[in-house]
Amino acid sequence: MALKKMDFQAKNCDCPHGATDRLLDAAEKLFCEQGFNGTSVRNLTKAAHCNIAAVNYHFGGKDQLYKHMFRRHMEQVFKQHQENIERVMRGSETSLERFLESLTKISLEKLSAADTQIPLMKLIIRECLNPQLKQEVVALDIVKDFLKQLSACLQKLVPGLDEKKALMYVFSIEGMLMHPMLFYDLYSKMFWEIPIEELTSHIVQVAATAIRNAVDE
Amino acid sequence: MALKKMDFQAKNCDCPHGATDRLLDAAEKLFCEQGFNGTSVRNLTKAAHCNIAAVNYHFGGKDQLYKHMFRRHMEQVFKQHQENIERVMRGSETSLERFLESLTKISLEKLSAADTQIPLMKLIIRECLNPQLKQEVVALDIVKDFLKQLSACLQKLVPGLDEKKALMYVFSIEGMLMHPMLFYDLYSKMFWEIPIEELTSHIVQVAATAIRNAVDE
DNA sequence: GCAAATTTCAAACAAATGTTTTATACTTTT
DNA sequence: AAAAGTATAAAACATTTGTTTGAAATTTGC
Repeated sequence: MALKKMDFQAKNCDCPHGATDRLLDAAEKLFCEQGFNGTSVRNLTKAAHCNIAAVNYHFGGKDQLYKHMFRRHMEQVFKQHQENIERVMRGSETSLERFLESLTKISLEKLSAADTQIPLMKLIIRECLNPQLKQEVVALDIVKDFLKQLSACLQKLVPGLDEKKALMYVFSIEGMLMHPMLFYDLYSKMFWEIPIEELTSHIVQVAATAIRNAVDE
Repeated sequence: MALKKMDFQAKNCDCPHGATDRLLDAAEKLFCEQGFNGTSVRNLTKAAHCNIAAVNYHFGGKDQLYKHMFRRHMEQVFKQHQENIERVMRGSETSLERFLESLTKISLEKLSAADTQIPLMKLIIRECLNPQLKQEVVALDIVKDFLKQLSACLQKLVPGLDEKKALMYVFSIEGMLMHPMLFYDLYSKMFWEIPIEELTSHIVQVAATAIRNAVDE
């Protein structure tokens, strides 16, 4: 009887270019282009140059591959955010404006390059908006930690900002940042292409003046 | 030979409670709950109490029913927005703050009620984020007109605001409004439930002070 | 009240899907 | 080098899918 890899341990293979990684790469590409239902196991395995049974053998099913793909990507993206935040907060001349600018820049600069991160982010959001979202599909724990950290930074940078207020500003900032990341191309077709730098300074201005103004009064 | 309804005219039936409307109602419910691929024509017709062939007979296919459902809903929602905007702008004591408040209120009050609009909006956004989005699926022309109108209102209310600046503020406001509409339940689970009124005044404050501040200087 | 147009119905169709099976090759361990 | 463990292969399986068919029922127009 042929036992499956999954019967022993999930994804304990650390060979660098095995079928596991090729499948994860193909998953990022195809799931982004065609969604979960639009991507067949046959196309996935063809793109990864392996057999149809490989998905089930290595991951235990199509949905588990989906899950693994998300986590691998999100860990990478939020690690980058983490490092950026720590760098800014460690700096000697740190300020609210500097903080907002670095956060905005690192978020929006992905729009200009032909980046794979934007399509993947769209897919993540699509999953989050799925009413049947299973808790494990998208790694929400990572997002939660990130938002918490943003909130803590705002409180450090702006004395007199309580926890709840800080979180509300984080939500508003996230809204202003996410909106162009999700809809920049749609809006560009509808109206015109706003230069990324202009958009960046705009968002920083809105967030900064609003926060400063609220605390001062 | 049995000719189909679609062979003559698309959806020219104005009988109030025919299979056409029952199917549209069932479509709103099921597509929202389970998405396009997750909803089978069989479940759809069962919920609408009609035969399997009805979808193809009345709409010419599953995807056309999807399209019709979106347009019917979006026309209704944006008509409500339209009327609200006209009411506010016609008033004698109109101001930027009043305008922002009515827009925010009418957007966010849907969060408290067990509204069907929020799930449908989530579905619309999910479609907009679909890289394979066909132009006709979501009625983007309606959205475009709405955004144009918002921009024009801002310019009327705040003299000295040029077209491009106004549109950028519209995008930021839309971002701050859409974010809670899409993620309020997710964030509530992660942290705590922000009272809707608090959220409303917060967004109005952020938008208003930012716009005022930018024009003054 | 009849004929024509329209709508409903059950059954069948054709294609695509995720998964399992069974056998064979490759790698590691002893 | 034999044996156990791991990975890949092609084919088959069992569903499910959207759509079509052709006849029956119903509604409409005169």
